[in-house]
Amino acid sequence: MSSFRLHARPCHPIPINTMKTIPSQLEQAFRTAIRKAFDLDADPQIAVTLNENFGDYQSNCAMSLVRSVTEKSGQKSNPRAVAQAIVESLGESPMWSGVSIAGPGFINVRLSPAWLADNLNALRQDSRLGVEPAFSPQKVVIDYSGPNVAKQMHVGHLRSSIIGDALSRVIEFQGHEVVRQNHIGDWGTQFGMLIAHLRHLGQEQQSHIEDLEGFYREAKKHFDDDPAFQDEARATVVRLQAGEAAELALWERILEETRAHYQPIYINLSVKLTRDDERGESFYNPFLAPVVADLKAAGIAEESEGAIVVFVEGHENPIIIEKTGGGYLYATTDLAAIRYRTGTLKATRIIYTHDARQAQHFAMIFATARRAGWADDVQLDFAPFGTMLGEDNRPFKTRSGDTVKLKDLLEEAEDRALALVTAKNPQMPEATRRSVAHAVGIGGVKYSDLSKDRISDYVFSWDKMLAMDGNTAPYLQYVHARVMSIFRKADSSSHPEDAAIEELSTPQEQALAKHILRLGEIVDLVSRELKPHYLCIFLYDLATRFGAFYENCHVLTSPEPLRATRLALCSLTARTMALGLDLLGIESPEQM
RNA sequence: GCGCCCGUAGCUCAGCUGGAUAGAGCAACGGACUUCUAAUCCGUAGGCCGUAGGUUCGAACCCUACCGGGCGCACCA
Repeated sequence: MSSFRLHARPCHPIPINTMKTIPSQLEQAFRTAIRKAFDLDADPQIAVTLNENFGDYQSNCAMSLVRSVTEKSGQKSNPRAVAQAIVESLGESPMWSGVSIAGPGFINVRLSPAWLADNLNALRQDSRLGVEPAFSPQKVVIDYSGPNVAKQMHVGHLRSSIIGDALSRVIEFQGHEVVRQNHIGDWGTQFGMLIAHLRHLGQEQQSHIEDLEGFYREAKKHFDDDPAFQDEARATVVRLQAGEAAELALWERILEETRAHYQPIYINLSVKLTRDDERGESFYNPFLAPVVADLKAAGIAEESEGAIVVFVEGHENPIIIEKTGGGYLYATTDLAAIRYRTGTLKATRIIYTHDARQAQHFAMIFATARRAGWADDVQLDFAPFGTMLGEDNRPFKTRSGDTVKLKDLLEEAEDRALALVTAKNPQMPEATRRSVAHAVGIGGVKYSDLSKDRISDYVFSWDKMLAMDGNTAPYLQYVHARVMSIFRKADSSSHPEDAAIEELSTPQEQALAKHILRLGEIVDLVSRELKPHYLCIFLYDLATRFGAFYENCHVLTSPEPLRATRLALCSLTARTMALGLDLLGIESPEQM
């Protein structure tokens, strides 16, 4: 391996003062202390303390270390003695102002206010706000969204699109090279049907997507009712897949119409998918036959009941990769996609953000790809999410029982947000109200999804997601807007960015400071666990800590240098909030 | 039948690697606007962490069984 490359982008220059997360610094210090005390290499088990009265961080290793210490020394030890020895060899550091032992043997560390202030001042210069760039950047493929061609996007695509997009943003920000892949459903028997039907209608020339969807339904009915049409549809698919120009041209038109429908939705949602990220089912068409042939040659695939299948250990039924009589299935496509992503794209990690119902499918696909040697040294992650439910706890549908179209849902979100903004700020110019409503409405929809652990089903509620209280996008955005308002009111001569932090004298300032310094830790956690809700919890916590600060520490009326310190804290809070929200794909308006 | 996921306050949800007294918001009740945005804040009340065993110094978290709910299991994707 040659020297590692820093994937620095112009917008996020590598800071001079790269900061390690607090837990990793403490871990290093404690590990050294444990080695010094007992000549043992052990995990110090650093954690954030639950109760602030104990301290800020704690090491929980003393209890579990007793056994090894007793064994090594031959003398019976106890957790408090172990903790005592660790604390003694730990010594002093500018990082903490106190280390104490409590309960059975918890070692509590209280961070020093001066050290916190120094680190915050370093953060002021750091556009990454303490998020360390990845030391060895990976190439990470993220497979998400995946709408179907010739159909409108509906709520079924929402979770994949926004969770996948948030994960992409977070991992990209860490400095990994992210390759977004939109595996659209653009190939298959339904297109023969649709093309043949459009011909019947003489609709080769003009088709708007909303009509297309109607045509799709008609085509399906036609297909089911008319055996002659079935033959025609099948023949059309064969011609399409063989690359006949006329069929391809019409198929391309259908694709374009569909893009014209979903691209504005991505833009509206701030989902960073473009046409360049599109690698639909059709893309893998040329690779399907080799996938089957190679799996057969490797003795992994076999014939069963007329089809070509792969049996996977621990699963009763096989995956079918070639139908009886020929024809490939989505398992074949997914295998071809893995092969392309590892072989051609050189991914070292592939993340699939899809519905939890696909768990078994992906488990089998992953197992097969590994067996075939197509994913050696590649981390394959399935990041499943649950179903979106209505407030009646049943799958989210319109009143008449239809699937909710994404376009309608997002329009309603903006309408509702506009009503709220207008009620609160009727004097605000309409353009501003609309822009705020967009941020709040779309942000609300996204945040309410992202803020819950993705694995569970989640209940969609307009009132909850647009509420100003609690863990919602509007509340976080409001905190940001309040800070910006302080800056507007502040003297024009004082730029908050220039203000240095002198001393953190109040508990609220210190609590806020400690929290701001945790962003890097949280970003790592989100990337590792693929769970954006950790970032949401962090931001909500940031908001509540800012709330306490705002109530107790008046900024503008404070004397210098306190005023400057508080302005700097405000600035860091706003920047952390805006960056955090941006990593979730949510806007932070200046005012609301 | 086999397999996967979920079960925490009336409701919606957190609980990071197993760590100290299980936390928020809503709803209920009681307070705070001459104030940097009250779209806010403070307080009170609310728990058999589905049940029963087990592992551990320590379990909401790990293991086993059971109960309840959701989902998936051969040629759709």
